[in-house]
Amino acid sequence: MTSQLATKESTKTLLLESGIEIMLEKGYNNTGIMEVLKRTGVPKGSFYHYFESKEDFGLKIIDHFAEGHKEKLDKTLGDRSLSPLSRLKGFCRLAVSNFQSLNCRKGCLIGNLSQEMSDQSEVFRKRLLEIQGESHRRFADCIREGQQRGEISKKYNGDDLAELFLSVWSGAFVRAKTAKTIEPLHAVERLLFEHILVP
Amino acid sequence: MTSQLATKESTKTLLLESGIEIMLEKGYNNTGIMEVLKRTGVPKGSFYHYFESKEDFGLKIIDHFAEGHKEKLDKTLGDRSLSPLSRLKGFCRLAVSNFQSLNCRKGCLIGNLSQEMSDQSEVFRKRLLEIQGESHRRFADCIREGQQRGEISKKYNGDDLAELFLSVWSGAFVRAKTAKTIEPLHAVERLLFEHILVP
DNA sequence: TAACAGATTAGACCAGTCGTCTAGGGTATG
DNA sequence: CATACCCTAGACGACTGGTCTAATCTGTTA
Repeated sequence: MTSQLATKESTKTLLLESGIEIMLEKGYNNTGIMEVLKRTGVPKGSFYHYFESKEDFGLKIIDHFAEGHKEKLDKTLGDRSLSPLSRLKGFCRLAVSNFQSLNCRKGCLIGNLSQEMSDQSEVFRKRLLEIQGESHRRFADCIREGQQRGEISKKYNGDDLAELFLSVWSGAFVRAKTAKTIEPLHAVERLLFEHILVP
Repeated sequence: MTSQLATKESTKTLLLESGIEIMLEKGYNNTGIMEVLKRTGVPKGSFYHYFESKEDFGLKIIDHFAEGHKEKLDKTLGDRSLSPLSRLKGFCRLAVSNFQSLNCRKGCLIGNLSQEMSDQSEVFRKRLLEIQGESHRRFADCIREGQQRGEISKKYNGDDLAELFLSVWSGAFVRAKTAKTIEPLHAVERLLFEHILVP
């Protein structure tokens, strides 16, 4: 029974992670179940054993990705051994180097799906919004802490600044995906860390 | 002959404009030719008379949208009767009010398709990149002019600032689409015009 | 060992899409 | 009237994607 559960979980996880890979490049609408199945070698019938529908699969993928994303935030923004500003920098460096090692493809699933699905599905929109909100909160906390320490300029409202940070970041990723270079990310990093955030 | 041309052009334009409407909400992959045809009442056979393929249609849609976009830029950023900073503000106000009147849907086709198609089609990517570049150039020009006049802070590099402006703006639209409120746009506007841009 | 239950697989099935094709209708010109 | 060309009509084939049902496999229990 334990082995069954283990198998079940690993097949399911396999499908989810493979799905994340494909959806990162092709979006929700354009990724077909068959492609996920071919890549993993899982038979078609199994898919609908583990997931109710493509929509269910998509939502589970979002949750699975969000978990991984949360861990990344923990490792960067949550690292109390660094100053708040350094944590923000660390987050950016990690994101840029991941993106670069992927040949300027994919980007962030939450951002991609938010753009694609917000007008198409209320279920997706709401789930995505929750995750965005959680991210925003964590960035805002980090920024406010930096402001208290005098490391980040106090002239801005912390929530607004977090909003700007996230917006500029996700926008720059789209630019970078299109240009297939990390230069837009660097431009934005320079402005943020050399001028805007500093007091 | 003139009337034929007129008819031809109007049917073609009708298809393009209807296509823009649908693609703005559903993206490229998820909009079917049939839906465009149904909405316009144009018969299917005509579609392939005017366009070679769906891809051709998509690219023509991008061009058509880009023309309209250029006109919007002319009216806002190109209005020499206003100061550069006022032009930037005017652009933002117009964009926000359009977006609001559309119930926080759709956004900008170039941004949307850039996100969706950059990893999927080189043809699309290149065309989209050109248009982004053109936008960037126009914003950078306006910003530099503002800097020369002492209206915009000189401590930033003009190109970088244009990059930030466009990134933050498109990113905030995604946030706003997901949250279905214009608040993210306002937050970003406040920071931009009350703190970052001003000397 | 035999029966059973639940997990998993196989693939038939239907709906919908894209893109093509041929036949026909409209319209202006010689 | 004839002719040439633009446009329309919609059937059609090929294919894909998502769903569903029936069969199989596996492990447990009597």
